[in-house]
Amino acid sequence: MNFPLPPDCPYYLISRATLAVTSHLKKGFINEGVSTIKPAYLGVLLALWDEDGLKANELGKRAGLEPSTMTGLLDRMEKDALLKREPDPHDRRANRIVLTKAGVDVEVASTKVLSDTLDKVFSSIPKKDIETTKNVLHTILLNCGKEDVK
Amino acid sequence: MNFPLPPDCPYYLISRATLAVTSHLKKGFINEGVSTIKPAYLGVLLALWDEDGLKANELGKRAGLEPSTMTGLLDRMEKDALLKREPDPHDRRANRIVLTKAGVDVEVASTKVLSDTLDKVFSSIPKKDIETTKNVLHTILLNCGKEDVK
DNA sequence: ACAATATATTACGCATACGTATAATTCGGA
DNA sequence: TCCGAATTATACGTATGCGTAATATATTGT
Repeated sequence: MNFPLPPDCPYYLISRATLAVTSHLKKGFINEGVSTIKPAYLGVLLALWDEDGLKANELGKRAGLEPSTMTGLLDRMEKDALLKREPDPHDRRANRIVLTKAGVDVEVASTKVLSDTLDKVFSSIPKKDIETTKNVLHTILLNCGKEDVK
Repeated sequence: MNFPLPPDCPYYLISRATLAVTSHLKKGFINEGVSTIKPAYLGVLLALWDEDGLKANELGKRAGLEPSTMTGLLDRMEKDALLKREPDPHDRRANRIVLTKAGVDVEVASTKVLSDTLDKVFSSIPKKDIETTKNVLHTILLNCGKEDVK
């Protein structure tokens, strides 16, 4: 196969697209007055809004992040008063990650920014093409050994 | 529109896919004995192999990076002895970025790693679907205001 | 009960990229 | 020619993520 250089190389394109959407999202949070929320927080917040009190470990799996990445991420989110680490009563190695009131309260605004941003970013793209793209991305992840075979 | 959560959200998928390919590429360089080459170096190297002596500025455009990003990237590449900054004789603000012998010599091995990696990562994906994906990504970039309208 | 393993986190250093602010020049128009 | 605007780079601080190594606990097989 022949993979064209930067402007048309699929690897270049997914890299740029990722950064572009992330940057757009970040501006969205700032513009909507929830500037404490950073794009990277979303994976954790979405998981905790769904089920509070998960372990760092489990959060990492849901957000697709390595355990070592979780430490710093949770540090920042804790510093931003969105969550707290509480000792797990049944496992002294682990913490339960619990949302603070601020972490709970920010859900509505944050999810609005997220969905508005994605709506805009993916607008004018046929649903069928988005499905194709998702399949392609799943395959890429599989080919990189980064996705569980279902 | 409704954008499903992490495992099936297109934004989550492009982020993960980008990281996965980058990580795969990095391992490729290490396994092939060109461990000085980092994935981020490729945009710069591809441009310089094509046309040596470009300005940091121009390199940034070709690689899709901000000028402020170029400084650190070129610092690292210079430290790794892949290139040198030489003063531009016609513009005292600018440098010309020139490959060292090492920077030239590493072309064959690096491009092999790149194409082998991309071949593998994109294998088993219909060409037509890759085209669709590329179009989707171009549109995303357009929607983020990050791509020139041609 | 114990040693060997496995798990949950953290600590660190490295790699990438941005945005903002600055310094040094160059350039274009009055 | 001279001044304000544009251009070229850099310096910094911030945000993300990874991999490796270390620490503290749990679990398991014998």
